[in-house]
Formats: sequence, structure tokens, C-alpha cells
Amino acid sequence: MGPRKTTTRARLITTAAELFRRQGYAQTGVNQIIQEADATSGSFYHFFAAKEDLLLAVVDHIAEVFETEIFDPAAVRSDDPISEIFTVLDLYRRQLDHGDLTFGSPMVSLSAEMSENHPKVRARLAEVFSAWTARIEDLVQSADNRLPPTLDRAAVAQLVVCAMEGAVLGARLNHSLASFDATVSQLRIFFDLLEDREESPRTTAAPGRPVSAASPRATDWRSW
Amino acid sequence: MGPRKTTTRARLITTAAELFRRQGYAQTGVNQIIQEADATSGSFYHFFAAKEDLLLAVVDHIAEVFETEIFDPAAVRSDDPISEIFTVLDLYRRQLDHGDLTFGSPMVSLSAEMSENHPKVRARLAEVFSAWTARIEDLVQSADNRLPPTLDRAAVAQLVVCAMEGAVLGARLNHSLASFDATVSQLRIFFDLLEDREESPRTTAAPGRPVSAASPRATDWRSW
DNA sequence: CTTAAACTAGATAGAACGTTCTAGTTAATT
DNA sequence: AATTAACTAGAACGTTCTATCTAGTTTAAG
Repeated sequence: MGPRKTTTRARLITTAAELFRRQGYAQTGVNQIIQEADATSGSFYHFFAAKEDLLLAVVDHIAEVFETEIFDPAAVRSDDPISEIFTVLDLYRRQLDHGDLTFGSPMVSLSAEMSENHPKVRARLAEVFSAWTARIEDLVQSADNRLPPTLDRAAVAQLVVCAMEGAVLGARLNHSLASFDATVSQLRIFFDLLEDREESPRTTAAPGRPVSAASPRATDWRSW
Repeated sequence: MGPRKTTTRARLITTAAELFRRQGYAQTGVNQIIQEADATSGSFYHFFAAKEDLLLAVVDHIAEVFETEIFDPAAVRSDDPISEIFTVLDLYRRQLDHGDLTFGSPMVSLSAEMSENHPKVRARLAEVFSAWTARIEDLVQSADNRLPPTLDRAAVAQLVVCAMEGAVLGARLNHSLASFDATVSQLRIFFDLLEDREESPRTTAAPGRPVSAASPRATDWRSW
């Protein structure tokens, strides 16, 4: 057998990732991918049985890039778990700016586009997002002693991830990172407030919370 | 002249809105829209010069539905501006459930899909989101006296909208409203914390806020 | 050097796409 | 009833799409 060290497959994947981000999956033709990756349809269908298989490879590639470019560096350069969350957000932010006045992440674009037409891809994307949320949740968990005990760690992590993804959508739409920055700044304030609480808890809960029944009282946050 | 009371145009728009939500714009063919709306290509191109013109009509339709089905009812049934924000979120939530185990809003799907290929549509979508954010910001502004004066009203509104849109993405992806609910619950806590502050302000700021330089001190929030 | 697999090349098939076209029908106005 | 515009109908056009096919080239192993 004669395996060959090749870059064609990799070029197809990275080219496709960028095109999918900019134009979407359906609006990107195989021919365009082939052209911009300096390949031919022969090569393409040698490596991928169908366009959708390339898509799956792209998703895996993105997930990997996120690990090596965002989560791992954030873990290295941060000691404090909460500031690590914001390091993740900052590193993510940098990935959004593509220099050409377009912003966005292939994950967000693909997540919105993939529907019941592509159940396998949808499932894979859900997995990746789930893993991200779990990583954030771990970080929240690590800051345990600084946060109110009744706080739902998983829910906080989901707010962070949802706000992040929504902010990416805004950045893409407005050609600007302004709403991303505003969103992060408010998350910062949220965490600050959560931490402040722990040092000086209130003795009474606020009256009149219209929706959430039986909201936890502030005095329950810490047993002292 | 003989104008005719017709429903064909409306049927095309609502059918397309639903198909665009489920499948995306590019993946939805004109033929499918025509079929499911019980129309023909003759009718289609009588009302719309091109597929993209239908898309613009769909976006306008969605914006209108949001006004009449979400923002207006929320304003009617709420007296308190902050609870009105959460009424909006709750009414939005109901729009997400389509009964067929698929969740999502056409706005989010289209926003992610529309790229530089469709600058006119992108601009219109940005307008609509901008209007939503402005409405939320107005509500935050109305709760002025209950919130810390240094709080950036626009930024809070952007957090709410971004979290909302990100949560829609999550709901779509996971076939579940769980992450939407979790996100809203944390927004609730955020607002509660902001309001609590006003009633029982702390006398010292928390130490060690890693990113935000010159964070406002708690004692500045209210002059008393 | 031989051989076989890995890979490349590009023409082409066959379906789906958005759109156009001509012809016909419906409904309001006079 | 006549007229005219609004609207419907569906076959057909040209393009673009994904995928296939046959043929050729490169690479590594024996």
C-alpha cells in the first residue's frame, strides 16, 4: 500500500470552513471549494463520499481548533477560574475578527443553518456546544467558594454560552464587535455581583419577584 | 382596474417564513414554497420579482408579528417595566415551540444565514434587531430609579437580546427549551441583584476585579 | 524495477434550481 | 355587457448543482 503525505484533504477542510462561515453551507458549491482549495472534483470525492461528509469533517476541525486555540491557552494563562471564563471570551472574540470587516464563527453559522435535513450534523454540533458548556460549568464549579451555594452552576454556564453565541450573531449582523463587548461587560458585572454577595449577603430578599416562584432568599446563600 | 381580495400573497409569505425557519433560505426551493402554499410559479412571480423579494417580505412580516404578538401584549399586561422584559421573553418562548419538536425563530435562522451575498436583507435584519434592543433599552430606562445609576442601559439591553438569540440557537440545536429557560432564569437573577443593590447598597466595593478598570464603587450607585 | 494503492484530473451526467413565457381565468369598474 | 387589470396556470429554458466516471500520475513498498 502507498499512503501519501498530503495536504489536499486539510486544504479542503479549512477552505470549506471559511466559506461555510462567510456564505453558509448550502450557498457554498463544491466547485467553489475545489477552486479555492486548488483541488479537483476527483480529489474531493476521493476524500469525501459526499459534500455532507466534508461538513462533518469541518465541524470536527472547528471543535479541535477551539480546544487548541481557545480553551487550552485560557487554562494555561489563568489561575483564577472566573477570570479564565473571561479569557475564553476574549480569545473567542479574537477569532471573530477576520480582518475583512466580517465577523463570526463557523459554529454559529452552521448551527443556525443545520436543520432536520442534516440530523447527523445537528447532533454533532449539539455535542460540541454541550462540551463547551460543560467546560464553562467546570470553571464556575471551581469558583465554588466565591459564589452563592444556591446558584445553579449549569444555568450560569448556559447563560454564558448563550450570550456568547447570541453576541456572535450580533457581531456578524452589524459588522461590529460592539454588542459582543457590551454583552461581555454585563456578564462581568453579573459575576462581580455574584461574588460581592458572598462577602456581604443581604438579610432580606427583594419583594415582588413576578415570575420565579419561591425564589431563594439571600440569606440562604451562605451558611455562616 | 380590478384588484382582487386575495390570500395567495399572504400564504406565500407565511409558508416561506415557516420553511425558511425549518430549512433555511438557500435550502428552500421556490417550487417547494409554491407547492406548500398551493400556488403556482405564475402567481409567485406576479407578486415577487425574485425569490429575494419574497425574503424581504418575510422579514417585514416577522417584524410585524413580533410587534403584535410579543411587544404589544407585553406592554398591555405589564405595569412594571422589568417584569415586562420577562413577559417579552416568555411570549417569545411560546413562539419558539412549533409543536413538532422543532424550536426556533425565523429571525435567528435568517440572521445567521444572510451574508454579504444579501446585503439588503442583512441590513433589514440588523434594523429589526436594533429596534428590539431599543425597546428593551427603553424598558430598562423606565426602571431607572430601581437600578444603579452607573449601569449602562444600552449594554444591559444588548445582553438581554444576545442571550435571548443565543438561547434560541440552543433550543433549535437541542430540540429543547431547557437552555432557554436556564438563560432566562439567570437574567432574572441578574436583574434581581441589580435591584437589590439599590435597596441595600454595600459600603465597600469588592476587591480584585481583573478586567474592568476603574469599576464603579457600590457606594456611588445611589446618592442618599 | 515492478507493482499496487493513493491520489489527481477534468469531462460529463442527471437532477434541481430560479426564472420566463404565453395563455388563460377571475373580478371589479363603467 | 364590455373592458381592463389583477391574478392564475404550468410547460419550458438556461444555468448551476452534486456526484460519477474513466483515465492518468505520484508515491511507497518489495
